[in-house]
Amino acid sequence: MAGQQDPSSPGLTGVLRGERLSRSFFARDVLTVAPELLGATVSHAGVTVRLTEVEAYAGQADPGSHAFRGPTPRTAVMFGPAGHLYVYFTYGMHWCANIVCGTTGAASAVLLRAGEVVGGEDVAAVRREGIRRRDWARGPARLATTLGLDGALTGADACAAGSVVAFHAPATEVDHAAVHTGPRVGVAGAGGDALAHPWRFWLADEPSVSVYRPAKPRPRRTSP
DNA sequence: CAGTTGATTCGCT
DNA sequence: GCGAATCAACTGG
Repeated sequence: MAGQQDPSSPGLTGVLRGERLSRSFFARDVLTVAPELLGATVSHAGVTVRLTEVEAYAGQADPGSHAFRGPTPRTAVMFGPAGHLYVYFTYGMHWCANIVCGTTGAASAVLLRAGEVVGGEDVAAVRREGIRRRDWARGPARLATTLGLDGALTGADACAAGSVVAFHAPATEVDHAAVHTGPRVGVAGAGGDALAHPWRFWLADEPSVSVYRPAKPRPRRTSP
């Protein structure tokens, strides 16, 4: 078990403001990394997003994780070293981006669920034309689209020098009281005690974070 | 404003 | 074949 973190300890552990996040930052327990990513920024293709909502996935211990059933060609990158992107395609049209965390083989990752654009707004405005600014990175697929992240970025090393994608620590201190956490809802395979963990983290009072609608069972189309 | 539904491809069984 | 870590459009009040 990884060491517990003092809940009264605000913000990042041993990371300076605005500093680029290193591989060792991501190579810790995913539940430690996830809340520390709130307020941090992700930059790619001319746009920078400040993260306001993330969700942790704990590899093979987590029935909700793509890594639950072991490595597959798609999830192989999750089983690799921390600091690499795992970008998957879902619902036939959307890309969602994760950053791999923990030790090699742990297959844990943090899904980037929502954020606000804090840089490259002109680029984002073109890329997300017709979409309200508040919604540019509201939701994992919209966040990925606004950042220009897609399957081609899977495996990209966000910690390498000169990488096209980079994470940076919060420029300003994050109020610990603003960090909210809650259990995941609507996850297939729910029921295990491990799922009682608070996997989701978000910043309160952020316009880019809406009340997350739990996945509803799709009403089966009624046959006549 | 809130609730509901269709869209559309991939990965795994 | 089926379900999915979703979004955007459309409906009615």
